[in-house]
Amino acid sequence: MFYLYRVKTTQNIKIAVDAVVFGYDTSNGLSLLLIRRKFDPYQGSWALPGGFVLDAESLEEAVTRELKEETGVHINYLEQLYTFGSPKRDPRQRIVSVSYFAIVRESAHQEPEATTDASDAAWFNVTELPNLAFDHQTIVNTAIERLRSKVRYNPVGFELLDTKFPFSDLEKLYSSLLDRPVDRRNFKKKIMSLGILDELNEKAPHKGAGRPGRLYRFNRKRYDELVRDGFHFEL
Amino acid sequence: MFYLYRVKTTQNIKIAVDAVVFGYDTSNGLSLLLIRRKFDPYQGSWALPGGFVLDAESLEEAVTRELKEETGVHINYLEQLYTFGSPKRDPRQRIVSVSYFAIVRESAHQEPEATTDASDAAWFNVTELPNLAFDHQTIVNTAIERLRSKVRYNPVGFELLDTKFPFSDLEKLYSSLLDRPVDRRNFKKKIMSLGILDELNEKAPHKGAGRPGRLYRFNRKRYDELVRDGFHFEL
DNA sequence: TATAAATTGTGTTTTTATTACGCATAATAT
DNA sequence: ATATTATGCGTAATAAAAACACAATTTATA
Repeated sequence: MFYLYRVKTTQNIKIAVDAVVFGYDTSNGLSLLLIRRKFDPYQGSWALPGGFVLDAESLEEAVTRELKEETGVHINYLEQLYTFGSPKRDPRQRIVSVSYFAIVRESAHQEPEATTDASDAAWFNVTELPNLAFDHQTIVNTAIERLRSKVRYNPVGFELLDTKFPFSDLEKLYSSLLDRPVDRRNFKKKIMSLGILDELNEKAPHKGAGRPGRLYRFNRKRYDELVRDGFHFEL
Repeated sequence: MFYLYRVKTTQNIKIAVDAVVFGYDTSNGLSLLLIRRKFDPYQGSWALPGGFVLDAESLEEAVTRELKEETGVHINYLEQLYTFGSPKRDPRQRIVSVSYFAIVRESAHQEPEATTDASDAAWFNVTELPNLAFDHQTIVNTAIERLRSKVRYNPVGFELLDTKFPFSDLEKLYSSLLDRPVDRRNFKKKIMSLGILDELNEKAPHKGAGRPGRLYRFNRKRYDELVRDGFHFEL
């Protein structure tokens, strides 16, 4: 391919992408998908999945490609998080990393495959993370903060749950992410008043004792319509 | 300098930074600092100030350096906005741009200097922007959206005003950014109840008719203390 | 198979926050 | 002087959030 003009810089910086992939289940809480590094530096350490951006692909394409190559998981949510570019964040050379925030739904929370690029990939509870390579702990902290603040005004929380869920699961999710007790009755009143959940004529499969709850589903179409008309919520 | 390990990629991507610099004054509203491009591509077009990142500087250092070189203005607020990386956003070659969001306070809203890097630099009202080079209009839109949503829960709005301001200026700022009428009395009650403004024993200099208002000042120290204790607000 | 334990479903009252609105005060403009 | 413009302060009506109690449905177990 030909370019009309030359870019006049002798810059020696590489650009990479990294993904903070969240999973969630009601009993174990929030978890994170990590890979074990096969090569130096930080060989054997756990790290975020990611890698270098190819010349012809977009940043989003780079993240999804790397995730597929390194972990094989299917993500259902992706957004850009922050770009980390301190000159010394990689010991090899200057690497600027565009980090992404991703979610794998509870039902799709299958075991990750180990592939050629990473010697191992596994889920870790966010409260029990191992030491991470590079500045990846900082990236993870930024992502957790983003998730915690974003669920308060955006339905991103529904991406963590199965498409059909009993109300108590939603309540536990918010109680855990907001890190405060949630009154079941007031919470349900508030959420239902938003008009973005469909009440299904199905009951949750029994798990242990107690009355099984009715199932609900997030109605994204309805949500998007409301947003177009200026709707927004705060929890 | 020596590196222990080689980075195995033949990536041909350059990394740049761009800044969306906001100014504001009560009579003219929100304005934006643009530069006129001296070289192709888009020679003569207006564009965001910015440029390539040097190997040894951080991204923030790159932005402030470029702003100084190209416009000479002194900014009092800077935060990362978003990273734009579509393969075709620059006709010369692949360039990933980390964009920043910056503010120049009303009092420091001096005329920008034209310098060597840019043939011209000027303030434009956000409602009367010229055609912009590259994907800079998209970046500007993202920044305006960020500003509009952020003033609702963050004191970033005070960065736009002079350090001492009459309450009516704050009211006009919010009314303009939130794009809705604001009841003077309720707005003042709400803001004062937050406890983050100091009421000064000074009156605003007279501008035209009407009773001059008392001056107020944002107390950042107090705000930071409150935030440490879990404080947050919504307007 | 009766009873305890666990969990969901629904409603009312109290408290707090928001919105709507009126009138006096202090300055400039004519 | 008097009209005009803008600030300062307060109260009533309305809406939202928080606090709180008991019935219904299921599994566990005595």
